[in-house]
Amino acid sequence: MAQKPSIAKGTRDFTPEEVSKRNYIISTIKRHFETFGFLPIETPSFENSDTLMGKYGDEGDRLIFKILNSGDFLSKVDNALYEKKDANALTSKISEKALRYDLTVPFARYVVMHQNEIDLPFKRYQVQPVWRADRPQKGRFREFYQCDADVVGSKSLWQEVEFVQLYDAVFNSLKLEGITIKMNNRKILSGIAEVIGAKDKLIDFTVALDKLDKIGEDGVKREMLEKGISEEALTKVQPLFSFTGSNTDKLNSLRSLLETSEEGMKGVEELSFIMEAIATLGLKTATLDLDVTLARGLNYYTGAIFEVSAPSEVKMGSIGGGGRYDDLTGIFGLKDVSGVGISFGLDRIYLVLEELNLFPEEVLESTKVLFLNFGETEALYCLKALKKLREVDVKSEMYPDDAKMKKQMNFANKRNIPFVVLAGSKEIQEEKFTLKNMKTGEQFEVTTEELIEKVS
RNA sequence: GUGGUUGUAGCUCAGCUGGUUAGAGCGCUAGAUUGUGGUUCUAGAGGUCGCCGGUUCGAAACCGGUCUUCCACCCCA
Repeated sequence: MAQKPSIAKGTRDFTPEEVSKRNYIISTIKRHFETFGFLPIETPSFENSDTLMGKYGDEGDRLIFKILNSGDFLSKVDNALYEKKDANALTSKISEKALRYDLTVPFARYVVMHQNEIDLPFKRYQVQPVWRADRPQKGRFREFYQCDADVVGSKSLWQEVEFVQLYDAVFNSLKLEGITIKMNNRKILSGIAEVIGAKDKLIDFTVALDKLDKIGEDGVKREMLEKGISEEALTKVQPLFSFTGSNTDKLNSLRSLLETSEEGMKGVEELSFIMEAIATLGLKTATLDLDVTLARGLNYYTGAIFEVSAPSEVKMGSIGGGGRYDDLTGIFGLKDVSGVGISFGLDRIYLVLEELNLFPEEVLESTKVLFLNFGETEALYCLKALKKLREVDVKSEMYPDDAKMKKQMNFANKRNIPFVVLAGSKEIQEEKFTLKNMKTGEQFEVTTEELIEKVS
């Protein structure tokens, strides 16, 4: 019985046009990754569950797609466990594999497994889909691409400086103006928590602080109180709510706020180093902004935190993010390997470029020359010229059927093909072709050599 | 995972407090036009009203469930 086809929630088909546009973004990003010295790797789309589980917090575990074991997997489950109907307890018994949730944890696994063949510092990039069992919204899918560049094995802050430049270079190439690279440092957040006497509530504190632009000062304070942060602490943290001025001003304010915290001061100095370097080097189109409320990101960030926000006129969450994690490979048994990296959210960048109409017209050009088909002998005559055009890399094709001219012309129009070649008995006799420019309507009689010259 | 929202032709949407054969624009197909597309004119095709069930003499419309879309949380690219 025929069934109405559908695709899973949060997934999409891509049309030829969409694929072309996506490839444009991907190739731009990859090009810059390579000019910055990153090398490509790929990892499997699914991993052993224990590689992924527990690496993203409880929330993350919930969002990981689990893959059912093969075979008669329920027969191995003991009855008592089955009767309890506890999904969490059952999951580990019936599922041993899970879909990749991000590219960073698989990369950490990769580094540990390949440690003997890797020369540190190792700079890798990776462009692959990831999956999350999330509830979809605009710009939020259950299958989407991440484009990551990370460095492991170097604690140098020059890496952070380079990542800021990398973000700037990519978005400049994409002609996306007005983006903001927001930076913060985990040590600063930790220092603030320490200074206000809420060190044990660091996560609650930062999660609440992160919502400042969304729920406002009162909202943040309310949430902090609910999480058990004292009134006294809130008073100390007050300067953060009116944190304005240049990056230098902000750094100075932080210095006085964090005087008593060794860790906090270290964070300030790190950020200060990066900010100064960038101020000297300059950025093409991006703005670098110190944002103390930036806490987004996974629990394992230990130093720099990056987030890129789209131009303010576009309503879109972050289009990129990243940070430094001093000991990510530690969970897989390799200690003291520092990593820092950034990610580009392909699907969201696509939506932003689409909304701002920033895709270049050339992206949509596919076939450049279409030979019209007037019958068997004419077609064979065209195929000879077609062969030569293809030898010089001109994207060209012949209409396969001897259809009405209007239909063939219409086809060229709809496919956005700029040149059409007509060759009937008259042209064949003169050993020529009629070349028509579909934009201007002009047409010329040309030889094969002239044809190649005009369209290539 | 919680609360809400959306679904009618390929696309964008009308369709009144339930009432005959569910409409428009664009697109599509054919013709006007036998070697010239975009403009114009004419005609035509195309719909299980997301799906399942219920209420009713009668449901695209009301109710329940489900799927999907988008939104707010949560979290995040």
